[in-house]
Amino acid sequence: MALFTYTFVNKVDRKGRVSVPASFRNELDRQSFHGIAVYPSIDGSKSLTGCEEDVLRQWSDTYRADDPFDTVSTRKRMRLFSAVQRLPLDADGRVLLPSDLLTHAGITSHAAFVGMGHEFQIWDPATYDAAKNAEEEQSAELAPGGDQ
Amino acid sequence: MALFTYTFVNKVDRKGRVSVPASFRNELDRQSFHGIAVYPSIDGSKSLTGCEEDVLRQWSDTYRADDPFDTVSTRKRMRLFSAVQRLPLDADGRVLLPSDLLTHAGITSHAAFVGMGHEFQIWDPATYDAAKNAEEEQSAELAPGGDQ
DNA sequence: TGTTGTCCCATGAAGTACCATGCAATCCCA
DNA sequence: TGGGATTGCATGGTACTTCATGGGACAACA
Repeated sequence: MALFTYTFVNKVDRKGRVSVPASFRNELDRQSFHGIAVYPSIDGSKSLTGCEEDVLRQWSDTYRADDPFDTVSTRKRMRLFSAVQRLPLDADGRVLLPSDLLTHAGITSHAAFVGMGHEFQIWDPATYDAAKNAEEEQSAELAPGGDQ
Repeated sequence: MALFTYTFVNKVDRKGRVSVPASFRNELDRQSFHGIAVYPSIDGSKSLTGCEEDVLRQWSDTYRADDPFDTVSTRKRMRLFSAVQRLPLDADGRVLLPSDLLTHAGITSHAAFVGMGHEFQIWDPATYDAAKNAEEEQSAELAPGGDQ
């Protein structure tokens, strides 16, 4: 199973192409589909989430066991799968990010690939920094005397 | 499971390369990936923490079972994996420390590898000495009559 | 025929592999 | 037990490969 770590910022060129970080690509080549699956992050952030196709298959299998009358499960599946795009890698390890995804994440000139374990996220670098800072402040508030 | 002990100070060369102490490397050879995983220490100190890659994989496997709609799990994964860099060892047992990690720890010419049991830390030697002294003073306060 | 996406090649920079040196600890044999 | 030989390790440099990035050619499509 792929393991994505670290954060890489790559440039988006005039055509909308971005290099997927080499270390991410190395994690991908074990699978059959030569590319990544990308969709707007479900946590509501202005970011995209990417993963191997296999991860989606696994989730799909999990949901299959659910009661067909379970409306929550149905809505989750719609939310999760309806916007997933499979992006093939070109010979140089780049993907072409479709404009709707670029717009969703507010990505223009650069894209930050953020390792999240079995999946990764793609952010506009400035948006990412802001989100990270907000997150840290929140953590600090939760543990005001926090020595550990 | 690896056991890292003792403290070694090695030189960082012009390219940012450092020899991982031989005794640490011996602890690593049992695992599949020939390298180490390094990230800014979570305790907030100006240091890096290193461990075996297998530890990361275990964490990742644990999180993979979580519901993709679980935002707490997602935030934890970002916090944990986004800053972890996996560094392969070269044939001579060295790693190339990325510049952002060097900056975080204030490492310039030398790096102190500090054994911490199942993981280790990497410090700038001067910063480490200062932190250790401060720590000892604090310990003395905590245990005024302290023989242990 | 213009537009959009795919493929292929060129380039500079960064990362990696490989080889050489010198020091220090260890081993071995007399 | 002493001294030479050998090995392991940290360190330095160089050559080669990989990677990110840019641009142009070609095909598909409207």
